[in-house]
Amino acid sequence: MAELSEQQTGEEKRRRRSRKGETRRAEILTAAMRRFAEDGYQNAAIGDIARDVGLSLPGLLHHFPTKVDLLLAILAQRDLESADFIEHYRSDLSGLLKGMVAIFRRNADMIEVVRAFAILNAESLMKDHPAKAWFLARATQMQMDVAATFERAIADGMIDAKTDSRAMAAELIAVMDGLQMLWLRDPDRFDMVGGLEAYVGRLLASLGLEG
Amino acid sequence: MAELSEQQTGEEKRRRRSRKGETRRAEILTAAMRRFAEDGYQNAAIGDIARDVGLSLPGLLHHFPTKVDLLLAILAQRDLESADFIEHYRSDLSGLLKGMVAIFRRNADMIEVVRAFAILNAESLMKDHPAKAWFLARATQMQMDVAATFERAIADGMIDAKTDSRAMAAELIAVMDGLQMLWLRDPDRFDMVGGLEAYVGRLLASLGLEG
DNA sequence: TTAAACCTACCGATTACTCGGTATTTTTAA
DNA sequence: TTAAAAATACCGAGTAATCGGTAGGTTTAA
Repeated sequence: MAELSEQQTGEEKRRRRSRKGETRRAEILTAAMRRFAEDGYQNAAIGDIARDVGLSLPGLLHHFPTKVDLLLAILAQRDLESADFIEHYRSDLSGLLKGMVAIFRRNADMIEVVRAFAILNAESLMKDHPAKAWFLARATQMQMDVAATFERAIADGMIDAKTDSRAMAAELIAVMDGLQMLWLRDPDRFDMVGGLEAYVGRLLASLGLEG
Repeated sequence: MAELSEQQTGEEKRRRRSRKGETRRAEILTAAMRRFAEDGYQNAAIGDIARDVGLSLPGLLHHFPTKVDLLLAILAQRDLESADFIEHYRSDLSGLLKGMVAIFRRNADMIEVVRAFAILNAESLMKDHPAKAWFLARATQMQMDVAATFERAIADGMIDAKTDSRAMAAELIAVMDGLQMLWLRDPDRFDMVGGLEAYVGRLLASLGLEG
């Protein structure tokens, strides 16, 4: 699907040994997230990121040979992290909806990460942005997963069979993205968790799932 | 509210005469929109915009002395355009909701403009972005306007008095923003107008306004 | 005639990235 | 256990390209 930058292509890359460099790489990734949250990907200077972790620019480039590699490393890490959450909340529809609220609650304490990904998300709409494919794949996958959960609820006779699963999935994702943007714009005054709870509450009620 | 860069500060700027330069400035603004839609504001090069309209870089800078001036001119133009629409659809709640669908229908034919503003919107979350104040003011104003319409519907006895106007306003705006992002990511496969119609339809029904 | 429109030539700052090396660890083998 | 071997971790000093903006002038049009 997406380009692989330096992964193994089939046979084990016997190179890449682990060392204290692993901790350095982790430091770099979190520093990069912070910078991307402030300046976006295109505008952030990897030289600044290097200085943030007490490294020279070539020192950072030793770990991530190009700026794009650094970005892709962040996205790959996100893939790993979200894999847990996704799997955990895919059971039933009302579980998924409540899981989304839980995610929001957690996100409310990680504003920098959330902002970084929100900016990256919009940036990836640009012409030849290196994260374009990743964000498209992520959006598509998300919609399919959520829609599948709606479908399962229909199959189990939990909700009306006339429900448009794909539309409902898209709408849920849209609400989440939109609420997150409003919150990022004005974190102190806007309650995105409450906003999502209200939406989910009315949705559950209208689906007849309120217990 | 927002910073003024070169507007009149009270007395009429007696300078600034109109000429064929006006058409040039209009050309520049649309060219800039196209570039911002492709590369964002920070990453777009005003030299490219200049070439797009057959001008040298200093030629463009004659009309807009700095890159920020160019951005603010676009935002000011947007203010003028949206003023019409806002006023036109502020009557009653169901009129407003249907007006939103109409706006979406129109936006579906202006993908470049929509993308430019979506990217600008996210970019303006960055640290010292020159459009930060404008987008915050716009978001706040929008929420207040929509919430006021809900309030009026309550006062007129059209909808339940327990309705949380501000929350409903935020949710509507969130849905619109979110659907627009999904559409921008995949314009051929995602139907944002249909998505908004579905949401508005269910909202009207649940408010008891369906006629 | 006079201001606006526009150009060529240039500048200083920034940026991602390279080169050629040294220092630091870890692996390996005697 | 230890010391050579090898890979990794880093750095100082560039470099080529890009970009926003300026200086100072000529052309165009009201």
